[in-house]
Amino acid sequence: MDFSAEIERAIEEMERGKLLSTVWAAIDEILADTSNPPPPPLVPAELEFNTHPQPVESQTEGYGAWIPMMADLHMFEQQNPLMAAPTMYDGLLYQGDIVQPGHLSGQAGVYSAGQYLPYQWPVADVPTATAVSHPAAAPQPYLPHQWPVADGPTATAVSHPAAAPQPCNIVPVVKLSEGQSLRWIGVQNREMLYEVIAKDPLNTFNSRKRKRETQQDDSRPYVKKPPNAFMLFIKEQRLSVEAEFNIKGITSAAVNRILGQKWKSLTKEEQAKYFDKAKEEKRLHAQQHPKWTTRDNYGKKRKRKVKASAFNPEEDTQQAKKLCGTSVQTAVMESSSSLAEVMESSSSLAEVMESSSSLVEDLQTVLVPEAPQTQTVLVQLPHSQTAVTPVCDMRHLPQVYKVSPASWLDLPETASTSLASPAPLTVTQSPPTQRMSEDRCHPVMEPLEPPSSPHCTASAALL
DNA sequence: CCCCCTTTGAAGGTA
DNA sequence: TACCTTCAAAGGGGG
Repeated sequence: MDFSAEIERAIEEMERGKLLSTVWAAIDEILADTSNPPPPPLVPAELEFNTHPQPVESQTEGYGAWIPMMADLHMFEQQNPLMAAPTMYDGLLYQGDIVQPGHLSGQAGVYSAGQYLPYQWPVADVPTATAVSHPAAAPQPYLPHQWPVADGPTATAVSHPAAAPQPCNIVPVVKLSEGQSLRWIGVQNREMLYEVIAKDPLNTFNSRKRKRETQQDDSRPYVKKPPNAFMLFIKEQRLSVEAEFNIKGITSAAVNRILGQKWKSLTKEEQAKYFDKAKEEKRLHAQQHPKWTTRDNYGKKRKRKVKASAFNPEEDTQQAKKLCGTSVQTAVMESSSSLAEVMESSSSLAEVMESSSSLVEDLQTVLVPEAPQTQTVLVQLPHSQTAVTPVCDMRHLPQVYKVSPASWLDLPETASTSLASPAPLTVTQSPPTQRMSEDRCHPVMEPLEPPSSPHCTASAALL
């Protein structure tokens, strides 16, 4: 775009204030198309303003910057006669139709569109309060004037000492804090006046910038989240689990259920290896993508539907059949082996019943999702050489089966293959109290298919 | 073709 | 602060 032609035309046709607006609009447009804009020329480049605030070597790391604030107004006036005759108002001089300070202090960033340079100076890591400084009369040493800046989005910092124009080698500075920027607001007593603008989410310029960034987001390559410890564990263990269970076409979901159980069975020390690895991955990720946050990926992946947890016996049974060998079985196995221990160690029937009731409660917690009043849970017991005989039957407690302790030893082998036999017995159970994660394996209303392995001959069901 | 499933942990948002 | 939502991996299943 030929901005000089536009400016020339504007000079001829427009009034002074309009010219200024046009120039600002042009610069605005240029910057809007610049993904990484240059430091802000607070006046148009064509006007050859002597010493715009420019970034200089920062005294801090990163974005921090000391910004000189100086203008040789004589030169400014000579080269820009139209702009060199500002209006006097309330002790301040203003260019064009610039907003009054009273407005500024209340609403930073509400200037007429295009009049001000939409640029946010990247500054950071400055712990102290912002100070806007202006020089005393030359050639006296520069004495910074501390100007209080409000802790909010509307900070305005303007100083107006009655000082003569300063030679260029005396450079007052202002150090901006993170999120703050400078905005030229006019001229007073031959000094350029700047406003310090703090963070302002409603700032039109910020909004525009955010919009630009959003647009850029879409074109930027997708950066994935760094994996957490569990993800690293899954990645490492998946193949071995698939090999271990040796089930053709076992789903990743099923494998993940097993790995979830495995993960929880690891000791802190064993898990620590993966946490350390995840920490390192995260560090490298932050190094490679310093500006990336998890938020960047939000909505990029289809939102997962939260499945209703309505109790559906048929569907649940099918689901349970599919999941045989995963969490149902894992939970049952754990419960079964615990029950075996109880039976082995208990000296009386009462003791067995008491211990087993808590076991079943635990099992319910694992298997039963959100709380229908009655649920059926299939309990698969491992193979027993001896006959299975119910030894008690009472309300609110599970059926307890007497099983030869020796028969509990072959648990690992039956883990992926044992299935229940028909004709389960039932007792009443209180609904579980613990909320389940979504779509956990539902309870089973009917016996599973006949055993595919001779290992399993015993089953019990709890209602 | 693309989402779902399934797990745990991390991060960001909301009340 | 507690709770909720989303996304990391994986690959078969299904619409």
